[in-house]
Amino acid sequence: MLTIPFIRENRDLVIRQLKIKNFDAETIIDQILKKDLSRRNNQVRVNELQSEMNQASKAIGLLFKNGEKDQANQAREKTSELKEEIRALQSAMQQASSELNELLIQVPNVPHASVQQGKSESDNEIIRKGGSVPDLEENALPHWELAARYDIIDFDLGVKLTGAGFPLYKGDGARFQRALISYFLDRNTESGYKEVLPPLLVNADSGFGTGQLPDKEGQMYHVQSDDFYLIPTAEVPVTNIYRDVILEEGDLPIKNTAYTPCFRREAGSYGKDVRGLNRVHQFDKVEIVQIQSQENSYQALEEMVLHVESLINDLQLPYRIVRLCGGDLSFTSALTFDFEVYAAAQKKWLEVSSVSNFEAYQANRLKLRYKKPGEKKTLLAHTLNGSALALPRIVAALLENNQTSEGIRVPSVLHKYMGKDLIK
RNA sequence: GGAGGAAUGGCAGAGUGGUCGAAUGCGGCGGUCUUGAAAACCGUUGUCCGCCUACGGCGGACCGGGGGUUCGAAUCCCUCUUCCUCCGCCA
Repeated sequence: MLTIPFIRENRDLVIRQLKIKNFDAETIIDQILKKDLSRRNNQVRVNELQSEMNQASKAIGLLFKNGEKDQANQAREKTSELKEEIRALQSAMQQASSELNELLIQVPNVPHASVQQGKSESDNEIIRKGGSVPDLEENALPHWELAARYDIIDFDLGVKLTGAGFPLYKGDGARFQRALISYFLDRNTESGYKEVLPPLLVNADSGFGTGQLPDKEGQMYHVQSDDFYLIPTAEVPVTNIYRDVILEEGDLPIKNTAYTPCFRREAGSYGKDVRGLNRVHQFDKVEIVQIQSQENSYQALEEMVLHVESLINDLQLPYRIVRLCGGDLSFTSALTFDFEVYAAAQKKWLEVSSVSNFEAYQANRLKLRYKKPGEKKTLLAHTLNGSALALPRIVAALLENNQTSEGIRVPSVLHKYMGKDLIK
């Protein structure tokens, strides 16, 4: 969430910039400022009374020590009124600050200056294209049919075991998953990311820290008996490693990468682009996460974009990079670049990565801060993450684009992981 | 799952109702000494909120989380969480 001092000092800017996200912030921002002011006034009063009370208590202690019992008891009676007053004010203050918090978490992150106004993904700006679309035969098959032909992904068995959207990978299909995961992890660690393997279930605090809770509660699977959430992305556990942490500036940047399965309920998206691997409830993804200083976060974002681009290039997939418009930008993000690859049989662009800078928005929720050398003041860190990469749609595009009459060509960078160059 | 014990500052570890934000040691930072370094010695060392014409002063909160008792709680009570020991079960 945004910090109160930031809102206080940048009221107009916040309202103006949030219009780009199609969010009318004026009313809520003014409510926040009003509540903040009254909370502060209240606190001044409470602090005064507490100070008075502390002094009185000290005096009473001294009287008892000196054996002046009567005087002490007299003084004690006098404090009861003060005590009542403090109690009342404190509970009012608690109420106010929880109301303030309630309002604050409803305000999305302010978009970066480069983000354009727009309603939906159709307004996203294509900033770069690469690779070349293969010349497929007229009767080229979509990946779900290829999956059946080579018996490498079984959607029906997934339905039997769990339900729709939980594919079962078999044989070379399973091996292919493992190959991609290993390849991505190796490339990421070569680029300075440290590999971590986090828990797949997280608590509510973690869900809140990265912004999935409370607004996107319905997107996650919830284990009610223990109040855990299945992670929708490795971003959640990997970023929450640094919840309530104060780093030294010299520790930055922190770069982590993690492979995890991801679980998404995708409620309400039935019937829309859900064939095959296009949209599933459980999928594998390798994520990269950076913790950066305020000055360097946009440079880091650029670096992450180039890194993801190089992965896609090496898989020889046709791709495009888009800058999300205000309407398509997530609640917590300031700037996001999506990567889409072209699945040539479906003739569709499929999103395979989303690289974002959250600036201090998550860090404020996480209480993730850092200190410059020799300075006492703490600063909120900037958090960034991106998929490098999400597997299902990469697999979909590779199967479709690389189909030949002999079988499916395995990209050369994966040969050593697959132990073969053709799936047949 | 059953029975006990514990949770204090970056770490170790005192403190069981009254100047305790918290002894002491280690670490960190600054300094003296030294050609330099080490040792020794001296000083310093948390976070958050707020107020004040402020590169400083003051007030408040924080001793695992939450709640309670009390004029006053790190210290007492309740509850949750985590860790350790023993028993049971188990990949």
